[in-house]
Amino acid sequence: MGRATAAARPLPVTARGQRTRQKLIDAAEHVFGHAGYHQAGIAEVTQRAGVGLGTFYLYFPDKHAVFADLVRALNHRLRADIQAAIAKLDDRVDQEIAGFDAFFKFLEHHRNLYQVIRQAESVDPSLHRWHYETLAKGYVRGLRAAQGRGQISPDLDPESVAFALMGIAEAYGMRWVHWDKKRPTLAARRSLRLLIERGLRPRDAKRP
Amino acid sequence: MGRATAAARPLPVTARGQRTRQKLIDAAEHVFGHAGYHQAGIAEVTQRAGVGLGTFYLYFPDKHAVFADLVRALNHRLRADIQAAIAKLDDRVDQEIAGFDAFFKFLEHHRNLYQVIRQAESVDPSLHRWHYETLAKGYVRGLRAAQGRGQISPDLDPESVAFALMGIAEAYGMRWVHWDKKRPTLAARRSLRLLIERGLRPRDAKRP
DNA sequence: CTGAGACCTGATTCAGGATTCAGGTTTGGG
DNA sequence: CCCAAACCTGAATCCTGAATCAGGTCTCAG
Repeated sequence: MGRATAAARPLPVTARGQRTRQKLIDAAEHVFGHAGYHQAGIAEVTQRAGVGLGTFYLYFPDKHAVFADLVRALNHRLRADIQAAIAKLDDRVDQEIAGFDAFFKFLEHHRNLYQVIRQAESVDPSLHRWHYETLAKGYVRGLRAAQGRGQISPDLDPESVAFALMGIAEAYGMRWVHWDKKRPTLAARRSLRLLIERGLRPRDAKRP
Repeated sequence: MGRATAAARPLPVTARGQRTRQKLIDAAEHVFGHAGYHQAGIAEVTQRAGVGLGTFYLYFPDKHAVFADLVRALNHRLRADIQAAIAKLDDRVDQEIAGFDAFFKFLEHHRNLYQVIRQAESVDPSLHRWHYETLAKGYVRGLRAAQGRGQISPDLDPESVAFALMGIAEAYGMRWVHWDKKRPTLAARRSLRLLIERGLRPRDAKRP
């Protein structure tokens, strides 16, 4: 059971309307990211956006709608960042490392905001699941291709590896970025590389 | 910032009181586990416990108090289950595998309830952190000892490995137990073992 | 200039739910 | 049997905060 979707509001027609809508989204991003779904109030959002309380409901049918927009937006930005960080590399293990770094950097810049995605688990389970399935899909594609190129051990199931790596990323993110407010330490990054290198690379492979 | 702790209620003196308190905890466990913190209502808890609404406040200062009790109880049960599953084994990699299985079994039996711990992230961050630090501590101890016995590669940082493994466990739990409502598939478990075996075991080690 | 859209407003409504409290009821030691 | 302590009760209180709506204000095409 996903969630009953309220009727969407028509998009604003004029430039003014578009500006206002954007101000609301930006404000919502800040407020939700800072306080979390249940603690956040629409009043705070409109205040920060510098518009009247009622204005919110011209652009969004209800509180849940902005939340869903935020999750989708974050998902897109995150994937774009990772893609960009990976694009130039041609060894899959290097790509994994770079992908992790991009993820940590993303977390750092959206520290609070990322918690929004976590909250989706209770606010809107199907959205939460969509986020991870979406990430996993791209991951699996990349891993499968790398197996074809002999860069990843062929006896590993791509989906399993994808979820394992996502799990590691989240745990590292929690431990270092979220708790210590810094990128993972050198020791942590070194262990990560060893784990990935030894875990994924075929036994007989040499670095390209 | 943890959270202002409300004054604890004195523990019940008579057997009757103890029974009532327990009924409340059991009911809370069910209701919170099923609906999540914010959706859950005290009224529902007391109804399910078969006591009056006011009775709740004889035993808990507020809603948050039961929640915290639940998280702590789950944490203890989980660690006990894992310890029990691990105790007899003497190879650390075998222990890891067994630990994962124990975790998945726990998730299966406390499907909804485990989400309570996830919710702690927004309800009470310091409690959430305590849960993971507590798990990590035991983990690190075990890994360090195993390194001493030559069962785990000495160039890995124990804390990093601990968080990586916890991350994998959570991701697997989400993907298979939570989404598919079953233990991880054979393929998933096989990949997991390969990852761990190759990632953690020293290069030259042989199975004991 | 002007009027029809398009936009904006925020006091007010209203439902939900945590917490209180002014009395009961039960229990067990004496 | 008696009563003080220990428990129990649930209607009433009180607060919070999402969502509404009756009336403005702005803007630009004609």
